[in-house]
Amino acid sequence: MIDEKYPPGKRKIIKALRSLLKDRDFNSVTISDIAKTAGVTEGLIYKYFTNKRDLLYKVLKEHINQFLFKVEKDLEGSLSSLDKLKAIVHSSVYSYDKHRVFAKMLMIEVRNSPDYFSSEACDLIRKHVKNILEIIKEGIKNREIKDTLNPIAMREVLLGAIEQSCVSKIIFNRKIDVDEITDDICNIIFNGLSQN
Amino acid sequence: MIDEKYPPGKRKIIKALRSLLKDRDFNSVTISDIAKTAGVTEGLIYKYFTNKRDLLYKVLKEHINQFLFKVEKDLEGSLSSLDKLKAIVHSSVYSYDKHRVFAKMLMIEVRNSPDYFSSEACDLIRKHVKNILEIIKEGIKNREIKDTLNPIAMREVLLGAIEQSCVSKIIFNRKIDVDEITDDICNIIFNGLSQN
Amino acid sequence: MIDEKYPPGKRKIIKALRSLLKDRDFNSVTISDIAKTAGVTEGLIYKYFTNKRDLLYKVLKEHINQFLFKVEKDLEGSLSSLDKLKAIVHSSVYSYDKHRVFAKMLMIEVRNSPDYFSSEACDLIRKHVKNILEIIKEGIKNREIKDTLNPIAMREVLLGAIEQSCVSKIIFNRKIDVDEITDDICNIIFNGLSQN
Amino acid sequence: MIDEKYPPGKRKIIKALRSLLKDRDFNSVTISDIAKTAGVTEGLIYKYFTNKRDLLYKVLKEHINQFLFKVEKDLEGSLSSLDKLKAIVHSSVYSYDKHRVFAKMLMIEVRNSPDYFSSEACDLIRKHVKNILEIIKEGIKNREIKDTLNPIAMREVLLGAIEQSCVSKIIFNRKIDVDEITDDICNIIFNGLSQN
DNA sequence: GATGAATGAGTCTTCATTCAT
DNA sequence: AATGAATGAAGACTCATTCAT
Repeated sequence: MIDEKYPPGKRKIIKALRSLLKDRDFNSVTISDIAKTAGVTEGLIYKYFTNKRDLLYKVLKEHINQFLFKVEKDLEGSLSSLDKLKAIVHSSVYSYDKHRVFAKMLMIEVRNSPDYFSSEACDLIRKHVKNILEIIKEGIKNREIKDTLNPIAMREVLLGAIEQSCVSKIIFNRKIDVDEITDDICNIIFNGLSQN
Repeated sequence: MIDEKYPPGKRKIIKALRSLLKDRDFNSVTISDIAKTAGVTEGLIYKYFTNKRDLLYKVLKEHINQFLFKVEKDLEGSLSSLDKLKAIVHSSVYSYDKHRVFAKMLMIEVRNSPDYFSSEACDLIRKHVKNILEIIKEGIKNREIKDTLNPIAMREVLLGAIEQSCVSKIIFNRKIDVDEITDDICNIIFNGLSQN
Repeated sequence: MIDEKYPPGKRKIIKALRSLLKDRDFNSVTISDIAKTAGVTEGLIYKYFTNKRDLLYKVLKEHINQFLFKVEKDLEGSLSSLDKLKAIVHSSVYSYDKHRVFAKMLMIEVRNSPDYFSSEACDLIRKHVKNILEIIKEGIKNREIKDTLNPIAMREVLLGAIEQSCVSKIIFNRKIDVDEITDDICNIIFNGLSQN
Repeated sequence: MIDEKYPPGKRKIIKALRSLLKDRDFNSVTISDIAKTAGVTEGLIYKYFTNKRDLLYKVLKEHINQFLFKVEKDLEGSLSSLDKLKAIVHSSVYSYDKHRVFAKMLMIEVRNSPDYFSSEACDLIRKHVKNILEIIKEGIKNREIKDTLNPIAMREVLLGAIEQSCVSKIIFNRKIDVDEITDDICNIIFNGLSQN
């Protein structure tokens, strides 16, 4: 999971941050905590990362990379556009559930700090989000998706639904039923909640 | 807007915090900043508020109260359930747009801190959210809304859509077209995006 | 000596820094040292001074002010220009000897840091130096001083002589014979060392 | 300029420090900076130099050696004592101007640190300064220079004048007119500034 | 001759908060 | 109702230096 060519110290640091974020939010984790947990000196952290946030974003980036890799694989095969969207919802919810540490980071930690938006982690997310838009547009071409709706708005609704369905479960450490949530979200958004 | 029976010092403090939050996030605003902006001493802040977060939540609560009051009014009259939901979407987006400081607080600041969830501000939000659920259930009874879908999931999709449609505009200070966003969200969620 | 309207904490801090600089150079003195010596907390230092160097320059400025005040008094009365210059040499050497802490600051600590040159302390020194130039020009008008020499160069020689005559004594804590040094400097610079 | 029998790494380190000191003071230059600029690892610096200051003094010593070698050559030939002094002034000012990095070191960096005074670089300077005193004494014997003045004081005035005439130009990177400064200094010190 | 991983001690600075007046 | 002096504890970051390979 952690790049194997990294020197042991660097690996330990990354692992330590991940582990600490399981129970605490990033701000409350100190460099000293990370160093102690990793079993290295504080100085070493600054050898490998330019500052505390840089460490966060690097860790985040690695995770997102793996997530996107998985999404890509899930989208292989000749799925319909709606199936693709559903696959993305499923992957996202699954990933939020399985990697709650990262879910917390992405949904909570990161929004606060302007520098996130110029990080590589954010770049990856943007790419992902752009990709979703492409799938929607493709679906419109296919006539799977209505051409009377704003594609960007559709994407926002989808992403918002995913996040909102998970966020409180993440915050309060409650169970997430991935399949159920996926079905619910897609049923609602694909078919609408209006009785006719 | 600020309770008029408050002593001048208290009023100045509340006004100062609001003003500071326009450009900066809560954590980066210091008590000293607030005092300076308000033109009072730091000590006075602790006369009126038990601590920094308390000040934030009190300010927040006042705002939410006003928001809920407005929503309540918008829901008066015999609207259909879907119209009520649409009214809520509209009020929410309108409020996020008009009171960006508070939008930022609710969407960004607040999630970080566990003590928010036991604040009066949060209680109000919970009441609001519960209310939305009631409207959905009522719509199901009415046969306006499908009874095959999970009402809670519907609410999450709705709330997520609202938030996601506004959050980046709030963060990057971009224009929000309230009517357009409201229509887009409701069209999508009420009728679904599937061409079917 | 320290402004009496200052709050006790501020006074203690200033006194502490002065005392510490007797034996150690500014860089080796830590904020923690100053706080301990002053019997206050480190935080208080930052209430009164924006940073460590600011404290240094403020302390320095106060001293220079007093020095200039004394020089001004020494120059009162209708002295010849050369007598005025000699008075300045004497005052300077006397001050370096008596206030070795400040001598060290001015001759050693301060040159290193660019921000000194935009400090009020430096402004005062500049005023003083400008004043010396005026005296020289006045002497030229009087026919006390040759008009064939560059006034600025004369000032540099004078100032350099003073400093060079004291610096090693300050660094190595050796005795300074104020009158002898004053006489030597003035004899040499006023009359030249050339046997005609 | 750098000893050619040095291994390439050592040469690169020395060159790097010299280059870095052009714009920054020694304290602000880190070992890491030097290593990066030199294109070597930090460890290598400690192969060749026992510590950071040792590196500085070694670099300095080399330079002083070259300076003294040049001075020695300038003093060859049967000059009068005053001519010799003037030659030294000229060489010094010329050297300060041409090698501003070293000028900065000698006038600014070095005074701060007690260990300089036990360095070989300092030994060389002392030898030079002693030599100036010899020339003055010789001049007194010759009847070129007054025997009523303190020879050490004369030396201090001379050295102080040189330094003071250059220091601000070095700090603020301003032009130095070597010949003019030399003439000014010598005119003033040799003949005095007093009219009559 | 040179690398690169790691150390460890230190330092400035920040800030919410208290309390006597 | 408000001031202003002072606290105290924590936290990010820096950097010269070492050493096995």
